[in-house]
Amino acid sequence: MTPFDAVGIVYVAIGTKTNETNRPTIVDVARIAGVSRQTVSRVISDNPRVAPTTRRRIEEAIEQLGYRPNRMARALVTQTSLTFGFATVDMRDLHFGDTCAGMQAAAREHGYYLVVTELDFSDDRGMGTLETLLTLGVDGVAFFPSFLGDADIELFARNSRRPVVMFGRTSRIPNVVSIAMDEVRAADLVIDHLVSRGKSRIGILMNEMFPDVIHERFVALKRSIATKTDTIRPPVEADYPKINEGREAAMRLLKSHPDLNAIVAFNDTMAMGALIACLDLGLRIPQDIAVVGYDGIPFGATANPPLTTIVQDSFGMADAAFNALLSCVAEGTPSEGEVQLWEPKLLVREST
Amino acid sequence: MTPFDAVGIVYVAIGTKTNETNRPTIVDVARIAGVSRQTVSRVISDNPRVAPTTRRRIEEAIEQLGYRPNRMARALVTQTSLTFGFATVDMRDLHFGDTCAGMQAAAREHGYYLVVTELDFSDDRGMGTLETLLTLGVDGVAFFPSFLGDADIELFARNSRRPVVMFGRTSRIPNVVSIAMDEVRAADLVIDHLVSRGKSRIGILMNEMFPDVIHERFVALKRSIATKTDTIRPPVEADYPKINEGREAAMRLLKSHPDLNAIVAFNDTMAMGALIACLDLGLRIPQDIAVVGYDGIPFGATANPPLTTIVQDSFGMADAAFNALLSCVAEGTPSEGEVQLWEPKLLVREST
DNA sequence: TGAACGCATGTGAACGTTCACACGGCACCC
DNA sequence: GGGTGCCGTGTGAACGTTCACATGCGTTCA
Repeated sequence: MTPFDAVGIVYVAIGTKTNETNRPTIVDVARIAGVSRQTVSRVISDNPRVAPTTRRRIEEAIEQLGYRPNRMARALVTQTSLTFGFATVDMRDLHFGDTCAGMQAAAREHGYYLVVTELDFSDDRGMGTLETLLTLGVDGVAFFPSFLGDADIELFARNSRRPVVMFGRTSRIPNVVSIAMDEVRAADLVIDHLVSRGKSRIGILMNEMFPDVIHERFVALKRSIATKTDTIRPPVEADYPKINEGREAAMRLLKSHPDLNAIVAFNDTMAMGALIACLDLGLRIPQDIAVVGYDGIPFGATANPPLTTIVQDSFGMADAAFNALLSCVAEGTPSEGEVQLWEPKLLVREST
Repeated sequence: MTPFDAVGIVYVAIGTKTNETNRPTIVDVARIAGVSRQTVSRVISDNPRVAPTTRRRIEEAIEQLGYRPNRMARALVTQTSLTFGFATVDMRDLHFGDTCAGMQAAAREHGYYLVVTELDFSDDRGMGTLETLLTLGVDGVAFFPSFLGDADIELFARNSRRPVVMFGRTSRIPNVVSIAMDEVRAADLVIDHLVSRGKSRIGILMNEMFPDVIHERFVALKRSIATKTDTIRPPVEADYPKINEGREAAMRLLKSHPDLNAIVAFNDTMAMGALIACLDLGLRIPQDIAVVGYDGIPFGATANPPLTTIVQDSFGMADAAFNALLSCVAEGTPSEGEVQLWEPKLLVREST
């Protein structure tokens, strides 16, 4: 029997002024069990200082009413909501989906809840979204910085008075834990691999979601290419890191640089668009042109041909992010900031 | 300048006992502006009954402190949090990702926030998750029923005293709005198309995520196949609707029924696994065997060969779900339940 | 001139919890 | 037999906000 079964019956039987439209409160439970609200509070917070008989009577009342403590009221007084905020850029991107799932799994394990939202860039580059998250009473915030500059983030972390974790950027910002893949290492893995396959005329497909912030992935790639080949070409930018945008950008890139024999894309989704563009142009992959993506999403395996990619452990990084938030809550936020660098892995499939 | 800029300065300048670790409250604002908390409250809720001079003074204090009203405290007294709960099954599934994004977009537009969580089946088939969502003070709940039976859902809707919207099942349940694709129509679209291509020996790939509930998609497909061809085969079940599971299930299906010339999969992800299985077995697609998926995820276009699929407007359905919740809040929940049936579209690509 | 009204603002209570503290009763011990 | 301590339980205040109502003041009008 679920705790709900008896609700209707009880309300009829007691017949007091109990509000029909609201859920039962701790006072309702106290009244039925014939004790004070504090004693009920002790039972639901597992305080041992309650006599066995009383405890049993209260537990019965709780089950009878289907009572569940109101977490908002509790949070108001304890200043702790057991809730973290999580701001993504695009819920439809699998990298964010993995991250979200990783945080969810960790949250569930620790009795936490997640308030998930997409950053609204138009609201002060996303600051507005993060601040609103705070007004919901979250105990900490994890987010993808995207359009936010390091200065924005520093200001937010300082004034939020809550733990802050940032994904995908390696800046060391006071009071912020940042969790990111080692982009320098990843770029080397990609470029070394391409060069070893005789592909040294390399084009880059980026996107414009990160305009005036240091674009670590691009910088790392450019530097690696400069070291290991002799030609650097400006990247082609797409509006969004999506399939069609990747396809169009690849088309532009290949038109303006017909000599390319390799393309590195910002993520797998764009890379898969690039694959289509190459096939459209009648190019053989990988003989005529090699294509590499980033992220390691499962669909890379179903592409034509299957996509070589840099795999990052999004789920694991999300788990780490949650645990970082948790330990910040317990032990305090590191005041000089902390950078967790995660190792990339190169997954070689048929597109290179 | 962001509202945060001056916080440090103000705390120093005023020098009262203002708590260092907490955010400013309405009382802090009132003290600085030299008014009562109620007058501040009037300003932040756009009540016109405030003198222009006073209003300006309060607005300055708000900006100076970087004050934002605490939504939990507000929710506690108004019994309205401007927050909806959303329970998915798997954050990494693109169908859920689209739905999530659709609800997010609508929520943002109306000043609402979303608390997103994955259903924990082990907690009373998911009832526990939904109830906990309620304790966070959400004004309504949208979810994918998955393991929950109709009776569970009816009980939940009745006792939650909040609007409830369910995705993907067409049962008419009291106090519940259900939003689902027309599975009968979809099944007919798929089977008619296959038959018109000369494919009438059809196998089905399902998954076990929905055990003892009416499995509308499967029932509709079976009925359509029975009407339009002469052979029905039992479906092969996979543990999860993922690529590898789809691949393995397709392998089993093809081993046990080598005569098949078409496979219909529960979703695109499984279908893309099936494509790989077919290629592994040296079958030509679509000449030897046709493959159809459901959902219409973008990656279907990058598969080898590109996947024919039933497209459902997940984003639009999510938007509708949000608006249903909103109008239930405003006008009350339909007591006899309401079913919104959405039209499927067949997107024919090269896999059939 | 004073009753009536409108406007700007303030006050106490409430929302559903927990915290800090107080209280009464019983057992123990010198 | 009276102080000491512990155990189980209750009370008032607090968290940050809004609601319902009250207050005080100036203006209008009979």
